[in-house]
Amino acid sequence: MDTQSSNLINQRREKARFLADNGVKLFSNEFKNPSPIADILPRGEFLGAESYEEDGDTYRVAGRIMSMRKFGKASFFHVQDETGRLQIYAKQDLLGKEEYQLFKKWDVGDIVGAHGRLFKTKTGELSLEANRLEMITKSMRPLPEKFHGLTDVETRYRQRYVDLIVNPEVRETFRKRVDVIRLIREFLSNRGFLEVETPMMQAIPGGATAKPFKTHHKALGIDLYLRIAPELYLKRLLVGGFEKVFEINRNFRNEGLSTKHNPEFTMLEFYQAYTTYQELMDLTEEMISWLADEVTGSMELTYQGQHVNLAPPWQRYTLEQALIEVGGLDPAVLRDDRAVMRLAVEKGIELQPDAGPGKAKTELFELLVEEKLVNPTFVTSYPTEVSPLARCNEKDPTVTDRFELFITGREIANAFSELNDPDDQLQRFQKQIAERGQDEEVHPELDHDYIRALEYGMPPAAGEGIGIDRLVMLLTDSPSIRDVIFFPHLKPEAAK
RNA sequence: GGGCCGUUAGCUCAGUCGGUAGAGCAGUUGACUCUUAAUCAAUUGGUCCGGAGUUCGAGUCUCCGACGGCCCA
Repeated sequence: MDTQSSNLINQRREKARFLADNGVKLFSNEFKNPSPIADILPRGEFLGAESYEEDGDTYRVAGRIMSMRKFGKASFFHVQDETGRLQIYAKQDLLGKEEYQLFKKWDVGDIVGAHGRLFKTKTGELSLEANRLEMITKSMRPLPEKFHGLTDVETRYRQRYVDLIVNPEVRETFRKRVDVIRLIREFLSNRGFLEVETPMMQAIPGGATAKPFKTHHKALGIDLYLRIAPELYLKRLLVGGFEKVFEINRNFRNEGLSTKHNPEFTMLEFYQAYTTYQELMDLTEEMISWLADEVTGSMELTYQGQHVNLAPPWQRYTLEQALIEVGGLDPAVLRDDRAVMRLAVEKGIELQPDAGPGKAKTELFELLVEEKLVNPTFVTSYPTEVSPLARCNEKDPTVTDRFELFITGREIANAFSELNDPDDQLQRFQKQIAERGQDEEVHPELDHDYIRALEYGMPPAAGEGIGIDRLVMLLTDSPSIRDVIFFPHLKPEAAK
């Protein structure tokens, strides 16, 4: 594949040696304060073709050579910095014969600096006419081809640095990711939420059901787990008196990889005291529609060919309404626990022996409804059976005060009014452990300290988690989670 | 975990019925002082993902394996 002895690399190393032998610094650290190219480009607006900028200011730019067109005694090349691309015109008249001949050893991929005046070519492209050129960093490896670029997805993920150099839309996607996270911080901070950090390494991994990664702390002599969720720690902070908190950070789940799953992924969780899941629906609607508008310039977008309208208000269904209205289920079946279970089995859903009608309804929802929820839809009233940390509904304790948000058929957010009765919480933990006791991989262990915290009293609160990667996928029209994570996990490259 | 598809030059890709490996771009050499997928001429470059097998002969067929993609669980 790509070995050290590659011909092209050897050729570049020879050229580099030639340059070094002629006094060129290959890895100079002397070029300071280049002008961002994006600041220079607007100066072209007032220039006519084939004319020079009148005041004749000298500009200094630095960046990577992305294309090169050499002639005998003059050349054009494009330099790319973080902000844009500018064409440089290099001619022997201005540089001197010796400099120009050395310049002809430069390659696409080299990082270089140029000083000179701005002018417009006869085809109208703003360019910098170099009266000085400097090698800044010699590149020893060839970049992918200029026309087709780099498309091999495996190489794009494994060598993201190359992907970022040659594919501008990839840079754009990651800029949007940065924007999303910055804007969420801004949105929540403006509403009085405090950004906090809680343990990534936990003795008892809680707050979700997933297989954790295990590690070991030598000095303490204990096993620790990378967190699968920050939830239980954030709620401890509510006990401690912080009334609005959020955390944006990584969670880790030791499960399969797919276009929607990376072993480490970024999650926003936020909690607000004296609030219910109802108010969080309003907040979520406001936050995500605003985010979309800020990041993409519109509340309407296209995701993988599907039109999505994020403008509020959003559809709200209870789980049962969704099953009836979107899934086409007979309301009579939903009123009869045994009929629901029978229907689930008929649809090919495998239910554990101890599973109840709540589990069956949730599974039927995933099967029949989820993928049809393209425009944002809140689904509420999840069965208590599948919601071990949520508060029961006052009128109907078989369901919880909880919602999930779906957009383009995918779960984007999960929220509920928090359970704060320590005895109820203890019972639900115990039930959960009894059910999952056989499965060592999910490591069910009772978090007694969390119960103790609740015994001190946690104010009524609502909390929500939003998967940032999936949200960024939506806002950047990215088909795979790997397109929104700089360095997604892959199996190691085969050894040479 | 299962099914299907892919892996050939630095990159993007061809490769027929099993008959000694191809193109474009990049690179090298030469020409060329307004090009922009520059042009013209010449030219270098291969662990055909790895291993085993069938065969006189394998990039091509068979089996095993690696990695990736898509779909399913």
